[in-house]
Amino acid sequence: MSNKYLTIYKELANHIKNGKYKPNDLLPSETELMKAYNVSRDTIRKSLNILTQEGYIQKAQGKGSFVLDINRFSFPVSGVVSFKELGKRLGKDFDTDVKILECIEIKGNKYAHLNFNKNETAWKIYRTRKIDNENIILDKDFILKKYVKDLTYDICKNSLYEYIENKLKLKIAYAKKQITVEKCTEEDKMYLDLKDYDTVAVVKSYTYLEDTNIFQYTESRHRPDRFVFVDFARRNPFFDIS
Amino acid sequence: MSNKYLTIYKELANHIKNGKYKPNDLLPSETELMKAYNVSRDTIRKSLNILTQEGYIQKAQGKGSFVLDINRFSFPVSGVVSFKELGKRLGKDFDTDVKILECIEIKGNKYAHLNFNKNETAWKIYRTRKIDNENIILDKDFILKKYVKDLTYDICKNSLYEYIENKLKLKIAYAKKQITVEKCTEEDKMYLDLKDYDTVAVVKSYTYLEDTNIFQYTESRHRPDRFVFVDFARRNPFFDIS
DNA sequence: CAGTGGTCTAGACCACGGT
DNA sequence: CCGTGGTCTAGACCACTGA
Repeated sequence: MSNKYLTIYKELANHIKNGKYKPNDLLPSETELMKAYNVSRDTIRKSLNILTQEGYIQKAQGKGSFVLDINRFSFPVSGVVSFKELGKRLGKDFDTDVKILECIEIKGNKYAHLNFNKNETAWKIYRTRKIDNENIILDKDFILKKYVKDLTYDICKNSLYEYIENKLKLKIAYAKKQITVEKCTEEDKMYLDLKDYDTVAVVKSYTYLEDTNIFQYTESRHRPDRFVFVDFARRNPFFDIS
Repeated sequence: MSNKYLTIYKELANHIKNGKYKPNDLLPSETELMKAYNVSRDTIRKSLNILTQEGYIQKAQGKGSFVLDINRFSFPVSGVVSFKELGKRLGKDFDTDVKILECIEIKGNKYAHLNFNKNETAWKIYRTRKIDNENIILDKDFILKKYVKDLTYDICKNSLYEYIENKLKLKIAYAKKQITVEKCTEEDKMYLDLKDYDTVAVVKSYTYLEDTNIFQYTESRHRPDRFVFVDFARRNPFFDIS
């Protein structure tokens, strides 16, 4: 990636992460950054917009760009993030076990909740995630076979997302997610160390490619006491219409 | 608001909501929109960027901007949203009861989790939310008194956010949220109709003003079976740094 | 008042898709 | 090839802040 604004964004973000710019510091002004990087103001503003959106800074007209305290509590595990990335960010070690890896045919109503079209073939993948020697997450993935021809235990055990994005070069654009709490099922009891919990936290997520076609359905079932979902959100009252 | 790009964004968003542009339709090209609205391309691109970010469209280089199916399941209740807005969007009627409205002093460790500074005074507000005649949500709000001098039962019963933003003109910038599942407390049992559930879904949210000062802490405790959190997220691998 | 960010413009060149 | 969106530039004017 040789984008100027992404390069600048990354550099500034790293400076904030590394403490070169500390919380409540002012970033150099847009004019100063223009000169420092020898680019136009618009390019700087693009970089700053991403920093704003990602929760690194807060701008104030007439004042400047303030650095926010990004570590108040463990930061954005938000967005579409793979399990491996998530583990890396939390600095914890997870162990993945592949329990099921098979192909299914989408017909009848059994798989209606996947939002896939009928008569498609899909991979069905069940994986458990172990922390501190307890199975606390059950991930049920369904991926359309037409996008991912080959799949192995090894790929599933490591990072599916890395394989899909780096090897297959598929471009994931967006995801719709839904978080609920459900009574645990026989499956949950079979695969997870649930202690005495009778509910699980469930994250259902529909993943779409850049061509707007659905590509994957994931259901991530967590033992309640180890479940955390963190989010950074900006308020844009003007985006709410009527 | 007389911003051109916001006006255009809202108009396009409404067209999509009202079905003038349907899922999988192509929006007019940027050049066409420029002419139609008699503005520069940058202005159009700002509008389209918001549409993209909010999940209305998906752009494709060389092709155009495709309209996404925004109603696949009830849409973004994401971001910083007040309970009243939320009810409006879900098209349900909620009843709010104000249970506690008092001032507290922040000292010692009792309120450390609020992230407020010591020796501040804050409003403590407990409200329950009733749907279908059952109390299913307990909202515990803590708001710094220095920002909100006066508060009445009526304001709390209607919309706190509306009062704060429209009347007091306080500008809310962003929030950090955290979703967990917790064992229910005596308070939960006292205020909620929990049936036989022994856990609650908890949304903790720290709200900040444009001056980057914390302003409010909210803890929203939901009976598990009625809890849903919906999110639309774009994947930006390039934003994830090292 | 000077300096900051917020909006808007006009024009350039590139990368990509479909013909 | 042309039309699409993606990046970048240079310059203008405004609104807000703080001295």
